[in-house]
Amino acid sequence: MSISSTDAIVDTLKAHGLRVTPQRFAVYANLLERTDHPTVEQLLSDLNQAGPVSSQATIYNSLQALREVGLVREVLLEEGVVRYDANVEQHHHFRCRQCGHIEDIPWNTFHELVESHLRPGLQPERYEVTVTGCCDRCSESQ
Amino acid sequence: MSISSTDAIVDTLKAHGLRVTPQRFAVYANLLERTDHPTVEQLLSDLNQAGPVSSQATIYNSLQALREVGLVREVLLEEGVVRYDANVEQHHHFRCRQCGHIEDIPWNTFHELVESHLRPGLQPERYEVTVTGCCDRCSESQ
DNA sequence: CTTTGTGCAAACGATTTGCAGGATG
DNA sequence: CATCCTGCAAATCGTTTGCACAAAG
Repeated sequence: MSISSTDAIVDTLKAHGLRVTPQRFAVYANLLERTDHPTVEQLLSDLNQAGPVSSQATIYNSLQALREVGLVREVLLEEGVVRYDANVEQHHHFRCRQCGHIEDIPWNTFHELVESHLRPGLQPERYEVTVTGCCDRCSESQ
Repeated sequence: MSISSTDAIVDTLKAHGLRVTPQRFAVYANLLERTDHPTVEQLLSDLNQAGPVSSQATIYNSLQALREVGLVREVLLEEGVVRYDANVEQHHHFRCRQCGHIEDIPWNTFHELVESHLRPGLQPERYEVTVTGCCDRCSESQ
């Protein structure tokens, strides 16, 4: 998984004539090892925790490059917050209203329903279910 | 429908100690009569089409007031685009990748599935299915 | 040595805010 | 006449861009 993922960035960037820079690699690796779809701000502080790795502008540039080659996508779950995700496979999201915890919901969880429930005429190509509610921990602590 | 809807703004704003100003009313009425969840920019040009009705700042203020009292909600379908919707009932969205056409999908279309398919522990309170694809017109003209 | 990328700082666009004047209760 | 709201203009925040220097092919 980690091998094929780092392969992915090298192969894919090269295939698009883009270089595999330390900054791009660091951004992608960080997205891969996190499950919480961080914001640019979170990426910035996380990457530069132990010494300077990348500037803010370069993180934006890197994310743009990674998105253009299809390694990364944006995730819109909250108003005014843009998150980034190295899982470009179709999947859905659960977001805890209390703690903000975000977790992925596998695509096949809702797989069968969209095709069968949409009105005729609309041709679905992609869909995402965004569920908001309470996660286990927050339900318990109430 | 239109009677109960305009009642809604008068009653709801007053119940929250807010005034029903021409600008707030115009914003809400415009959202009600549209089905396409406009952006602030679209609201601004639409409202001021035939003479000045509201400034940009006041549209933002009005939308904030209307959101606070629960008459309006934001809709996030595209990156970097914030839309507003006077339909605060739960519902889903279809967005045409080609022409940008947006249409509502009734909530009961997917009603039965979220409750039954989520993993135990997560307590759903609200969910939205965002479908992207091709609408009738765009499929035909291809 | 040519091309591509970084990082700073300035620019930008969408949204928010401060404030003086206007409308409302 | 006290309160709330509008509208302008300035401020703010996230993101993008221009440009000089650095790194990679």
